[in-house]
Amino acid sequence: MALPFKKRVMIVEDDQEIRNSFTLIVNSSQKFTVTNSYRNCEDALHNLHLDKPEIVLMDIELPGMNGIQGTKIIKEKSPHIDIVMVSVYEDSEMVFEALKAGAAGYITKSSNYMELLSALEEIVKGGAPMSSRIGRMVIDNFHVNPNSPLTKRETEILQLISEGKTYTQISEELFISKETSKTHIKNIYFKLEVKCKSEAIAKANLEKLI
Amino acid sequence: MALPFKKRVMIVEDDQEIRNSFTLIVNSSQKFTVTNSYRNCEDALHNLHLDKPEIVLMDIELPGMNGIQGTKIIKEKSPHIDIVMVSVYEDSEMVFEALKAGAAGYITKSSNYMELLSALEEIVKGGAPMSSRIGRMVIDNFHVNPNSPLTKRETEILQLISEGKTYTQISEELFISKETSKTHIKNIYFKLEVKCKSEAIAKANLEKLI
DNA sequence: AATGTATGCCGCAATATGGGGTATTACAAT
DNA sequence: ATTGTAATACCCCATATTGCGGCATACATT
Repeated sequence: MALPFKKRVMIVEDDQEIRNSFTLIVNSSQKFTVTNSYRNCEDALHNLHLDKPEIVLMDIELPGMNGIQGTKIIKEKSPHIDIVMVSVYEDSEMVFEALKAGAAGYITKSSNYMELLSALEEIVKGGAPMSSRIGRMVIDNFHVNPNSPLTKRETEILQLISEGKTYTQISEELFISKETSKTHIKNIYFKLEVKCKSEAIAKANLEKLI
Repeated sequence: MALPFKKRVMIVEDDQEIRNSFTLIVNSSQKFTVTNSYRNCEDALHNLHLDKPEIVLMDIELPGMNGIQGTKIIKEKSPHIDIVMVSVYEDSEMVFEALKAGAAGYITKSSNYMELLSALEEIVKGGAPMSSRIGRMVIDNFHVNPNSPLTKRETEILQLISEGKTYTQISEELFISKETSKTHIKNIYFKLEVKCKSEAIAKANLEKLI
């Protein structure tokens, strides 16, 4: 197929070997070209408007500003740029922080030739390249505990509590009396062994009850 | 490589043609075998303990109980079974409901031979097979608005409000006076044009401020 | 000099909260 | 027939929270 323009890729990575290797791999493709590579976020951000990348390959561990902070700033300035995080770590805290910051994908540094290029192609298709482990980590984050001790109605009410609703608002929303809301909430507190809203929400999130 | 046992796959799908076609594809692989296929959840659930599948391919639109309800019940009984949803629809409401119910992957009925088998292989690897669109949908769900009108401190406090914390609890957690919490919250309400906690949380979720 | 941010305080009236009870209805399971 | 669970509703009570108004200081950035 005819490709009028190659997609422009910027690389931010402090390890020179990896930087060169990634540059070679990306440039080897007919569909992508590396505009520039930088050893830190500060330099990359400074040249963002000159390089005009469509895609950024961003390391997380960097001297100075880290890749997560950098991602936030890039997405603030140029929301259309797709950022793929590159890290040695696959721990959930880091992954979720990166995704919240605006990353569209997350691959590991062990990625080979094929994996790197297919991640870029996946981005162009509008997808979200991730390793198997990270994909499952992200999906698991959605799963709700199928063995909740709460009844359907209690779960419904706990949901509304987590939305910051008061007894009155809950009763209006569910067409029940204020006293009934209170009864349900008392039962929720008893079952969850908590004694206030914030503890109930914390437990609900921890055990994925909602 | 030697494969002592093929992975057992159960299919739940009301369209006979698709059911047969999926069965043929799965059985064509050396790594998988279809234990049984059913036209509805009720029958599938009834035979779950006999078929003992490791993987279930579950249609969403089904006569009687739908695939999302069915997924909940299977995960309740057998949390170790991996369920891949199969649907013609890619709308976000449906996808997120399926994931909450416990699905480990989500593919579309238009999936061909290769896509179906690679989804199963992805599952076995511990991954989460998804179409490009759905992968991005899921990732987008994590993204936080980089152009929030709130300051860092205000965002921090809004986060605590969403956790159900009171003024007092917030002030204790942030080592500030109760009055300062109140001032911050007043400013948050002004910026978000709301007048109570629940409205603030709703707006925060809507505009992904936290 | 002006702006934005984070901090703090006062007062006030209305509402919410969490604790303790008790009770009725309905429906499913045994 | 009985037991249990779920959902509904009411009472009392003391305390805490909420949202509103206004005001003020300190600090850093622009």
